[in-house]
Amino acid sequence: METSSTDLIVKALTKAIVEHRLEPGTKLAEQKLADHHNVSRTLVRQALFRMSQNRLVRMEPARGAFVASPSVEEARQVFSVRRMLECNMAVQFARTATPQKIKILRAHIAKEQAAVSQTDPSVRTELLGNFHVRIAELLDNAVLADILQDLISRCALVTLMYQSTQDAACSSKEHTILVDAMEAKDEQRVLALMSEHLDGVERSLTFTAGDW
Amino acid sequence: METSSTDLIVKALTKAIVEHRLEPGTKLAEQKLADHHNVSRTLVRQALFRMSQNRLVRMEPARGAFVASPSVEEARQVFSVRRMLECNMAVQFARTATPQKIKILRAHIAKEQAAVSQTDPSVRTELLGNFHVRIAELLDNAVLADILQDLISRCALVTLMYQSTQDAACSSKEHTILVDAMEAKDEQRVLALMSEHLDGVERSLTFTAGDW
DNA sequence: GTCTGAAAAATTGTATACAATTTTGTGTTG
DNA sequence: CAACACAAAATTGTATACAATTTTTCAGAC
Repeated sequence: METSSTDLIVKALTKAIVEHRLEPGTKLAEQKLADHHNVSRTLVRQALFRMSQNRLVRMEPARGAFVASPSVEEARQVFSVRRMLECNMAVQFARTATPQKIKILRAHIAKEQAAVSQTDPSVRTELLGNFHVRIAELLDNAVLADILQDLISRCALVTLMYQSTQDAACSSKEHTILVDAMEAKDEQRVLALMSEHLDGVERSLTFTAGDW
Repeated sequence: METSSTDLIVKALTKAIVEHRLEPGTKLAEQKLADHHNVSRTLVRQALFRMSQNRLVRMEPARGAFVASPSVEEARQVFSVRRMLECNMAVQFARTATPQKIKILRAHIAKEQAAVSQTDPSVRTELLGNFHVRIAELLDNAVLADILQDLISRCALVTLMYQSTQDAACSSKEHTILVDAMEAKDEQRVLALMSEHLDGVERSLTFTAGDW
């Protein structure tokens, strides 16, 4: 996997945004970033353009780039799409999963559980999101995995703002139950669980969103 | 709606690719495009990077940009995702659609029918795709609409290569039947029809794909 | 004190220049 | 004549320069 200079900046910025070191609305001045990364503005601009496409960054003409601050309505839409994709995905996975693939998911959940107990919220959020992407990959659907990764990143800063440690633990437990149902190939239950799971994650957001 | 210089290039290139004036695999030399559009390479590069993100263009490090040539496997994945999204979307729409929204869809189909009889395949393909995006917009889900637009564009060049006029006419008729079922709020039938519809479009592709 | 407006500074948008890499063409050799 | 080597040309990657726009600053009026 080749990682260009631009990719490095994208990754660093994404990490900073998702870890909430850069708050929503923060101005992302090009020269400042360029100096910080020891590259020219050219590469920084490329990175910012890329990030504006998957909506982690918002660009205003002639005014520059800002860390995106997705509205509650946008978050709702994102979750709506995730529900559409992931409910189907989960059922498909339950239908076709081999024991080995189940094992891979369980291994992932083990990592989650370890991270949940620790306090670093960025690692936690990343792992919780990756669980969903992993399922798509195990379905051999890279297109789905890409889209899902985008959707999840896109709301990562929101979930990070609002998701407490308690919610995270709960979320990971739900992952376990879900995989149990998948292993049992209980499709109905898988569907219900995934739907509830996403409802839960979304509710934990919109509940506190009134503060905005 | 502000359209920057870069946007214009993206649009022009997208159109050219989707209309199949640029065949898959074609090298997209930066200076050539810059001269043609009377801008500097800077803007062309921005456009190419943007298009490589939604996979209409493939970029190889130090070797340049090429019109993407999606594999049959990739097309299959794209259709898989479309099915997940659109089956849900159609049912949701049927459940919530007002008579006015139904009317808008019917107006769109009327345009399709007019275009189908003409021979220009690019207009035809665009309209047939837009029907699906339109439904997402009428559901007030911009996120879904964006993703769908990407997915549809992404395979537009494939559908264009393989979709005959006959298929297009058939596709538009299926749109009509689908809206009928939506208006009747027959959710089960909507689900079945959308699923079949997408199956049909996909089958018309993979059927002839063996030629590759 | 603060409101206004113009000059100055800073920042973005675009073009160009230069470096690094790849592609092409040519001549040599077996 | 094919294969290789190497120089020349072309192309991409990055940095810098300049133009256009926005933001800031600050003097002056009220």
